[in-house]
Amino acid sequence: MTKPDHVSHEPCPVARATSLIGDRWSLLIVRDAFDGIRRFSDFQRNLGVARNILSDRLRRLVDAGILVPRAAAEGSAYQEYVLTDVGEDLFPVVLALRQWGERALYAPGEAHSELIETRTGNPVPLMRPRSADDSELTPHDTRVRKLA
Amino acid sequence: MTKPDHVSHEPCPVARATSLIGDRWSLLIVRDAFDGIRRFSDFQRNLGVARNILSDRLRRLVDAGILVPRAAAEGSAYQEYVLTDVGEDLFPVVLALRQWGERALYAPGEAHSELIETRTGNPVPLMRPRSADDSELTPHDTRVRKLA
DNA sequence: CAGTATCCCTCAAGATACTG
DNA sequence: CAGTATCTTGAGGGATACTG
Repeated sequence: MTKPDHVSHEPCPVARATSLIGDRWSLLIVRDAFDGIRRFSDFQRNLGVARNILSDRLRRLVDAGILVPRAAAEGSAYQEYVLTDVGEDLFPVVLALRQWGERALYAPGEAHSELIETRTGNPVPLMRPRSADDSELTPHDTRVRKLA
Repeated sequence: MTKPDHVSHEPCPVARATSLIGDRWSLLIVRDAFDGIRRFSDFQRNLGVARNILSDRLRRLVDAGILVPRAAAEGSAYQEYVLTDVGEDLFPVVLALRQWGERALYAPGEAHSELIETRTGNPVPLMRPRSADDSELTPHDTRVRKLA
């Protein structure tokens, strides 16, 4: 479980990490997992990813020990995917990427989703107050705790 | 300069960031830049990336305001690529990814490169001491300051 | 040395149909 | 609902030749 097959053998940890979660979807799945999403169809609808791709990415994330499949509550035949401790350790990565994106990739007045995960009790520093306009936000974003 | 063309228009900063630097090479170029690499051929040799791809990624990183091209020292006709302030702000991203990779993607005794950038005076916390075996390290890694 | 211009090819991703 | 199987496409990436 420490190092799944599809992870590169390079000695640099950054290179290995990007070989695993540096694709188009994996980190966004993790982001959604931090936001409380657990079900296959919720990931699918939220991301707009093809189902076969989602299936593959979930499997890879499970192989890597980032997510763990569990039976959905009380007698359900279906599964849900929750973050493991290793997966939770990705929080600084998602947070750092998010904070950088806010500062570097938005026009001065442009709105962006907050996506502050209700996770551990960690205080999460924000770089600046959010815009007043929420109209552009996706369903994903609206479920998220706002700080302002 | 705030938001180059090829960055997605999604409201989530994580999604935008990955759309820009979430490909196979961009973040590794940034990693190398933190490690002091500035010249085209040095990036190319160190990464093993095709030259046309490197050319394209450098252009994208410049467009995004992460790198800035400067004339190489004293009368040289060639350029070098150095991190801007926006690029330097990616340090927490690279560091977080690196620390997570160390913990999650290596066998217990397996060696990994340290890649602690000699940058600002920031103290950089390490998760554990490095292994004694450096034989697997690439040229990139050997230029790097070791902490142990 | 530092790229650019082509050509080619593989694989990631999407669409769709099917199944327990 | 939660996937799997199959097919197809297109973009990302590699190799090579060429240029100032």
